[in-house]
Amino acid sequence: MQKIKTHDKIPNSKAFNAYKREVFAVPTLADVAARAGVSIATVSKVLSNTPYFSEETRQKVLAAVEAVGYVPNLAARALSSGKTGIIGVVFPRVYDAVFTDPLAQHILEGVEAACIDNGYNLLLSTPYVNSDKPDERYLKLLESGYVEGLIALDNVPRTSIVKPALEKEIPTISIGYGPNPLYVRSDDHGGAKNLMQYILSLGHQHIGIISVDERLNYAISPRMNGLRAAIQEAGLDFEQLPIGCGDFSTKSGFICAQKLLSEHPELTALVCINDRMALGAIQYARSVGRKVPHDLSIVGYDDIPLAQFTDPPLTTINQHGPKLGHRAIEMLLSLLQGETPKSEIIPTELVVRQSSAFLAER
Amino acid sequence: MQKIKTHDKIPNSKAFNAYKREVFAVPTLADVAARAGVSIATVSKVLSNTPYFSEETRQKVLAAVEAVGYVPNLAARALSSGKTGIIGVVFPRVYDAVFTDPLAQHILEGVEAACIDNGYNLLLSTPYVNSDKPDERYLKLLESGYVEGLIALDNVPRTSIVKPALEKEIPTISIGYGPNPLYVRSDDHGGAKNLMQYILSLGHQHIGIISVDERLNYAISPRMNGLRAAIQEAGLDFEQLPIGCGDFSTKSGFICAQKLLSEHPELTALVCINDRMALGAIQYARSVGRKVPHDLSIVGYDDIPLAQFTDPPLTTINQHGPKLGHRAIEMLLSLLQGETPKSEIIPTELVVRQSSAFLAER
DNA sequence: CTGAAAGCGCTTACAG
DNA sequence: CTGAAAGCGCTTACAG
Repeated sequence: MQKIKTHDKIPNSKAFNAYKREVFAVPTLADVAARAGVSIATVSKVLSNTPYFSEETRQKVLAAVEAVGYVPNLAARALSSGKTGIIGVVFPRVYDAVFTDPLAQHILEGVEAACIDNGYNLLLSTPYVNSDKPDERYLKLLESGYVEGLIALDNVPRTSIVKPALEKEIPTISIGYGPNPLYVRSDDHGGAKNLMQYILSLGHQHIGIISVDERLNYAISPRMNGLRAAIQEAGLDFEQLPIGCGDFSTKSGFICAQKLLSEHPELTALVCINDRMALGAIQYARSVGRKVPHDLSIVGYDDIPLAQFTDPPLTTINQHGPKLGHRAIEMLLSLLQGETPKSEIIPTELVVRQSSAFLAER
Repeated sequence: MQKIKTHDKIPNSKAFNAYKREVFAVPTLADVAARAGVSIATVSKVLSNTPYFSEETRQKVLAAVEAVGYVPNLAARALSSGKTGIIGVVFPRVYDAVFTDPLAQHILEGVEAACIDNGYNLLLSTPYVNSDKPDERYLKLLESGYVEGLIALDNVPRTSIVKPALEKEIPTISIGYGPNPLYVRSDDHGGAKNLMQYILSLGHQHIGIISVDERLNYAISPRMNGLRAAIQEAGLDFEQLPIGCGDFSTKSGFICAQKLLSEHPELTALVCINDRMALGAIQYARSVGRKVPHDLSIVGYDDIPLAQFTDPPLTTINQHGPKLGHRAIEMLLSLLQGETPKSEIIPTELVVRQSSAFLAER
């Protein structure tokens, strides 16, 4: 490895940089200025589109930039302008796996593309939120001045990842329900209501719910309220419905289904607050010979990629994750330009597959 | 939004920074130095652990850092030291979705944690590799000096994402088969061989293969060679096996299975080069009433999260993605310290589930 | 419309 | 062991 030898020979970075500059001739503003026959101040202004320079100068400078292959040194620019061109994307690390969350994936996908398209780079941070205090290293990152704006997935009540950013007045858009007036979120209430209305429309009355402790995630409560709203509008009593309490995992879905169906064999439908628990419920149903959807309708929430491949494919709610990410970055860019973006709630979509069926078909 | 008003009032960044400094009193080296009664040079040395300062000074400085709540300005440090503390992770954007690739997810997961643990931040870049030239913006990023080291998923022959980085002498570890002497890769040959040996051990002789054009991904060729090796060691003729050519997608797996099984109804096993095509194959088999695994064994490669939930659960090869990511970052950190890391091939693991069965059971 | 000069906050030979 | 000073490459009031 030539590269390594180089490192060995030139151990300190200053010399190494000088070496690099020599060998690769990384051009600087001064080089462009010399070539164009103007001052570096002028070059800088042309490049940053500061008004008032002659078209002729502009042409000269641009030609020189091209000729010497100038690329701005981002660190220098950051230091003198206070703008780093870096947008931080913060996904709290909750159940130790972050990117298994399909919503996070979709958001990341949309955000990355938009960042680059707008000349920003994307810094990924996945701070721990298991303790009561925010991750120390995350706080340092915020204070280091590296991050010009932030997009944070903020649905974990225990530790708000957004609060320290707001305190430091870092422009921040939340995705979720955290304490930030600038947010984009999925219409959890509407989605859950829609889901329950659908189940009711199939004729089900004996409905079990598999949920999660509301303290674990801000989205739970609106979803539960959505379910309640649908039930009440149908003239039923929500309090009569048996509710199991899982922890999002497939396994907990299995266990909840077991408990619910043992204690309430009359149930004909199980509404789960997320897809993974719905999968667990399906597994349990199968294990005791209850056919889905023939004997039992089971629906989930999230529309994870898996949902279309399970047996049977899962009826669920799609949150349009990419749209959430897209809108968040849109808002952040607008905020970064001194505008006042409007917070937004993104509608969900009911995706009907084969895990649910008319009661009549029973 | 108070934040926005602030922006409005103080439109230029210099003033805004000054304002921030005043209001939030972001402490600087000078503040620490003043408090500790030493020079900023000394503070800097203590913080960077440059040898030779008295323990007493050290204590004073550390106390002062604590007292004023000093956090280094990363941009300034980067400019003067040439070290940005940023590691770039590059995932080429091939089929327009990057993060749906479970391997990418797992790698990202491992890399992010290790970066932070070692004081680096993680910059995510997903350049397009659809054209023959590398993504312009990606090149700019490399030249901007922002990225101190790189980890690149480099398995797309068409455009090497690593080459420009190597040319610029940016320390880079490849994950995959790209043109970089420093790499970590999965043992595709061994994994594929293992998979085929397993199928042979079940007694299958009439085996169809669903593969992908080798020009699409460097990993295809070693996998095919692995399959071939197993067949030849079993004394069979690889050239006799019917091969379908898909494009990784579930749909193409469906189509290939259709073609293969129509033309070769005697086939009792289908070996697919990736899981998604295996899922498509299973779908097709079901659609024509061939029971998996009773009538037909189908196996995949990758062990995507879905694999354990499909019907039937899929026999496949796990590449230990997190290990790949972990080893890559380990190598990069070592390289960044001037050492010479050793490239490594990570073994795979056969995961036997229910999509494969003894021929005898037929 | 253009340029000289100060300054961003830090690191690092160099001299003590 | 410690500090004064130069320098990293850029931006930006300010003066022309």
